[in-house]
Parts: sequence; C-alpha cells; structure tokens
Amino acid sequence: MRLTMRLPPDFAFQTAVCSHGFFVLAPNRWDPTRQALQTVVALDDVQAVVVDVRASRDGAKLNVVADSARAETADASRAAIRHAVRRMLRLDEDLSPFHRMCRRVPGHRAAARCRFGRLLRGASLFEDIVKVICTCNVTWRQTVRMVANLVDTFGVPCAGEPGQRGFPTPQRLAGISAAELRRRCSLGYRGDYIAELADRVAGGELNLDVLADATRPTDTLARELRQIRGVGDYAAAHLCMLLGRYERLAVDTEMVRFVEQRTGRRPSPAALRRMYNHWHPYEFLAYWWELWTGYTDRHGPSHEWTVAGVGRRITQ
DNA sequence: TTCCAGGGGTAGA
DNA sequence: TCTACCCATGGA
Repeated sequence: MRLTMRLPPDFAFQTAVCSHGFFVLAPNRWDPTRQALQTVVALDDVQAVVVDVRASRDGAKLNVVADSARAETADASRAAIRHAVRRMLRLDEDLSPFHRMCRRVPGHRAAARCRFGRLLRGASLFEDIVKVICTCNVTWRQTVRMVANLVDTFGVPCAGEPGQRGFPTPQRLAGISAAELRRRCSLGYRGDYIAELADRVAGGELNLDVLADATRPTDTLARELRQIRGVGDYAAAHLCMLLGRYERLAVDTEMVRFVEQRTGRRPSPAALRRMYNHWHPYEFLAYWWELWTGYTDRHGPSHEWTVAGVGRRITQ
C-alpha cells in the first residue's frame, strides 16, 4: 500500500524525525542511508503494519509505504496510517511564529533555516505518556531497553512479520499485572504506573482525547497530566511539549547541567524559567534548540549518538 | 561496593 | 510549599 501526504512549506523531514530522542525508541527506527523513518503502526488492538516514511525529492510530500495491510479493510488501514504519520510528524502544527522569533536572535537563526521544532512524537498520546514515564530516573540507554521490551513483549503483532510489533495499546496492557510488567520488561517501579495507566484508559476512566484537546488551557492540561500516577512536574511539562504546548520547561538533570555548564552556576527552576520567558510561548523549543544543536556540533548527527544517550557520559 | 540516571510518591513539618 | 526518604534497575 502506497500513500502520499502533502507537507507544509516549513517542514524538514530529517529535522522533524531526528531532533528528539523518540526516533530511537521502538517501534521507530531511522535509516540514515535511505533517510527513512521505519515504524510499525497499530491498526487496532490485534494487527499492526510496518510503515516506511520518506520525503519526496523536492520535499513537498511524504511517500509512505505500508506492508501487509489487510485488503478487506484497506480504507480503514489507510486512514489509521495517515493519522499516525500526521500525529508523529506534527503536520498540523504551524511553527512560523517561532521561526520568526528565531530569525531575530543570532544564536537561533539556524533553527529557522533548518525548520527546527517539529519534534517527533508517538502515534498516540498513550504511547507518549508511557515513554515519558520510562525516561524518569534512568539512563537513556535503559529507557531504550524498557521501551523495546514493552514493544517486543506486549506490542501489536504484524501478520507475516513475526519480528515486528507496534506499540502496545492500552487494551493490550490492561489486565497485565504490574509484577509481570516489571519482570518481563525490567520497568522497575514504573511497571506499577504503566499498569495503572493502561487499566484506567482501557476501562474508560481516563479519556486521553480530552487531554489532547488543543482548545483547553495549558495550565488545566498540566494539572490533569499531574493526576496520572508516575507523572510529576518534569513529565507533565514534557508531555505538554509533546501535545504542542511549548511554554513549559521540562526541568531535569540534563537541563540543570546544561545551564550550569554555560553559566558556571547551578540554576533554580525559577531562574531557568526567567532565562527563557522572553521566548514565550516557545520556551521549550528555544531551550531544546540550544541543547540539541550543542550536542550535534560536538558529536555529529544525532543518529550517531542518540542510542547511547545524551548527558553526562557523552559530554565528559 | 557505591553512585546515579532526561524523577516521582508520600509523609511530615 | 518544602524537605527527607524511599522507590527498581543496570552501567560505570
């Protein structure tokens, strides 16, 4: 099955895929030689499909190739794949106001030139929440392993492709005990949080569509995200970013270290907010550009260092 | 063996 | 609102 998707004029494919660590988290994979994003999209709770995404030569559209889609439900499969790709690459977002701000700041002009800002996310908000929980208080390498374990063990299978699975849906994880998630996926105490989240979403108690509603205030969204067990200030801010709200800084050890290295002083969360408040409402993107471009300058393209992880070890 | 990682929950003040 | 303590896991 082949699809084409028209791209917005300020879109850059590699920048969108490789500017955030999610491109190395299962079921995603980046092929630097072919400049292709390979992923697995769950069509429902029981069947997934391998998807290969590349930009056209002129950069005007995406060419999407999907294997194994069921012929009898081709229209539904097509819609599910389009929806997933559109969400992952944020094709509906308009970042031109952020790029206008960048053009006025010498250190950020390159961000506008390379159309930085569409940071890759998951095919669903459930996937994003689980992945963010898996980043908390572990090395990035462990995050990569935990997510791979979740997908390999409980992911949505592909017909005819036994080694390929899509990210597990809430329904697939619901009813699996926290102890089993811990044991089979090395999630540690995060297994409790993920088991509870899956049960609440699958049971209808927690409606993630409400959280994804772009018309609601960011403060309300952040407060509701904090109600999810396992989601604190850092995770809520990061999830706000993944939902297209960039005004909250996700303060973690990485950000504190980054600013401490530049200023020589350990910043408080309030000081960090003051440093970036002139970028409102794009505080997170301004910070992320500085962090990411700094790593890329020192260590080369992100696909060469992202699996091993950003942070202390690579910067030493 | 000890420390710590892209923190979070809970209790107590 | 702040602090102290605990929470699994695995690499250095």
